[in-house]
Amino acid sequence: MQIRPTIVDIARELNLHPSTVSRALTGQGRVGEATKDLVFKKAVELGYNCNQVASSLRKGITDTVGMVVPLINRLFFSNVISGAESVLNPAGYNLVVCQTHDRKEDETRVIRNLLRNQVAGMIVSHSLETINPELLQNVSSNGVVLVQFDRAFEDLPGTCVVNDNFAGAYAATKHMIENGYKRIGHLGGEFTSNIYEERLAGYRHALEEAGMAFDESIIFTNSISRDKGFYNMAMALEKKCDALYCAGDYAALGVMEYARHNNIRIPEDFGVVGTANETFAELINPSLTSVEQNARDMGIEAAEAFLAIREGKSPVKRKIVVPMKLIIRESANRNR
Amino acid sequence: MQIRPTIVDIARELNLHPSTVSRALTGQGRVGEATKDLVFKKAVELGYNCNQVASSLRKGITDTVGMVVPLINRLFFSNVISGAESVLNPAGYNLVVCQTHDRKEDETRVIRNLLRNQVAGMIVSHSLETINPELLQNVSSNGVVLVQFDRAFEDLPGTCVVNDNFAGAYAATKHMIENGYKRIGHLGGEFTSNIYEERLAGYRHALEEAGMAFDESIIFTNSISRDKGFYNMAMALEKKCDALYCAGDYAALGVMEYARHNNIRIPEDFGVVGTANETFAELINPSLTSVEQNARDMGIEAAEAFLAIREGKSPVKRKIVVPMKLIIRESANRNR
DNA sequence: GTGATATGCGCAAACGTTTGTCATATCAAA
DNA sequence: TTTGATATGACAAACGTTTGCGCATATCAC
Repeated sequence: MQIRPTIVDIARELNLHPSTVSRALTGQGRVGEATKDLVFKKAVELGYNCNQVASSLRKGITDTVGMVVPLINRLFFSNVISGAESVLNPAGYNLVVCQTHDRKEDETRVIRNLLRNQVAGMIVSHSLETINPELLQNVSSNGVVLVQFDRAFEDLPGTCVVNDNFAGAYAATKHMIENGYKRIGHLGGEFTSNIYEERLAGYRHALEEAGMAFDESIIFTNSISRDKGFYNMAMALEKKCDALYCAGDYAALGVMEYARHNNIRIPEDFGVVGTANETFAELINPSLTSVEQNARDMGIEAAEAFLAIREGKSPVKRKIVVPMKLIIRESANRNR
Repeated sequence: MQIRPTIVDIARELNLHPSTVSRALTGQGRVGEATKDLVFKKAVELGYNCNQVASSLRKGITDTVGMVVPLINRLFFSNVISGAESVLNPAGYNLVVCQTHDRKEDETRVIRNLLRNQVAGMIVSHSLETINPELLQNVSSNGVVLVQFDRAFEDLPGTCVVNDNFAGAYAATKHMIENGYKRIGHLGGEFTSNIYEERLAGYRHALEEAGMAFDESIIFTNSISRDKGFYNMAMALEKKCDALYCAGDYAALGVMEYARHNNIRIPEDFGVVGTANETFAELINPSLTSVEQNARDMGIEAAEAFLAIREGKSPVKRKIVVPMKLIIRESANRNR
């Protein structure tokens, strides 16, 4: 187990004081050009690598950002993580990724752990179970930058990055109206989440704008899984629906499966639009029109918000709305 | 910006020495039960949270593991990350995730960064560009545990976790043989990677075992993308193939698209099997038979290997082979 | 040549924890 | 009463870096 060289070693070999070596390497403070060169040469010669832990302790802050998500391997979140990483890593920050498995208990544990590790900031999407994240109430007062995304509590301190769910759902519903569907139902999620509330509102707005009735009886909540989609497609047909806007692609997939099993043609007889633009949306047949979440952009926005706050270039409290984009494919397109 | 309490604060309030408080909180060393209680009470009262940075500096090692992958948001890798996290986080370790974008330059940068941060270990899958990861040659001698997975260099120190690519490809090819396909081609990857070499070998073994000719002219390397699959399907048909084993699902997807465009029935006229079992494999029509990589298991195995090495319970040098599983669906199944 | 300013670098303290050693107290055995 | 063992907790050094302070020396304007 060889020992790694420190600035003290460099200083000793050059008959300098460690502080001078530190100043030379970091570029903070006054050091002669000549000695700076000497230090750099010696650092390379010894294979010196700065000890970030010591540096962080002294500076009282690390170059680490905690990322808290329900599940790393859900496409949406892995896209957000990837986007955030691609901004933060080149900026000199490390991303510590933690998953909550949608459990409040885990969320509390990982957040406490991140605080112990003196992270410079946290980028958080809350677990489904979380109703009141009390731990986060005073992180800002400890100098930890908080950025929430997707599932966000707007009354917490810090910045939020959210999708324009209202506009996305509105565009999807409008697209179906324009394609001549007359009775459009909705498969939504649970209303404990701001996201699904907003999607319902966007859907409703599109209907009302077109002078179409908003009918509670064809709103199916808690219905974003594949099997719920399958089941509720049957229910929707009983209620004479000829289209469904789904708040998730897996629900839309269930809808399409039911249609295939019952020889209902999509999009001719029935229209369906999903949300999230999962990988499979373009691969299935017919391809699924879906509202893209721009997950990667959300990660990039969240990371940039963190950086801006850290550098004092941005107000701490802010709401960033990432647009959603309707990706038009076949599943609700019968205009031609 | 309120200041966080330290063990010194606790010590002062209780007229104890910081070292006693430390011992009480960590449970290392002898402390009276009575004072231990006092310390815990006071710690809660002040809202004390251990400063891991200081602790790490003193102990010379952190509780952080670096994870280096080409792309976080590729399903395979996000599954591995998720598996590793679910083992490491409960064990008290943090996972720092870095992506290399398949560039050697980025790989070098993130690894150096991890070393600066005194990580306890690294779990690495190399970038496509990496031929010789010299940086990793002596990490072990610095006490950093190295675990490689998937794309691994076996001559490096440390443990490797790899798929049984040979067996997976063998099973896939055998499945096609059993379904009566007579001239089975192969869409593979680049041979700079051990993975694709092994898959080709497994494919070849199945053929030869069945007394079928191995024909170089129907081996298409560097062909794991969707469009390469599409293109090489045309080539394979010219060479009178009636089936293809693809080293990636996206290539298989391209194959199926070409078939649909040219009214070739799958699996009746042509068989295809992919590798990776991407999400879409079961969702497309016909569904795609594919070799499952067990990515999550690989992450779990890698994390457990790290833990075992850290605790000295396992030899540093070891090779762990994770089985692959053939998921039989429709795309090469014409026995009934 | 004088005083003012700038430059280069050493000194020492500090960040918050851990840990080896040492002092004191307690208690049992001799 | 002495001796030795055991338990408790104090003390101080250490991890490697950063940074305010101050002291020389160099540079400059007048």
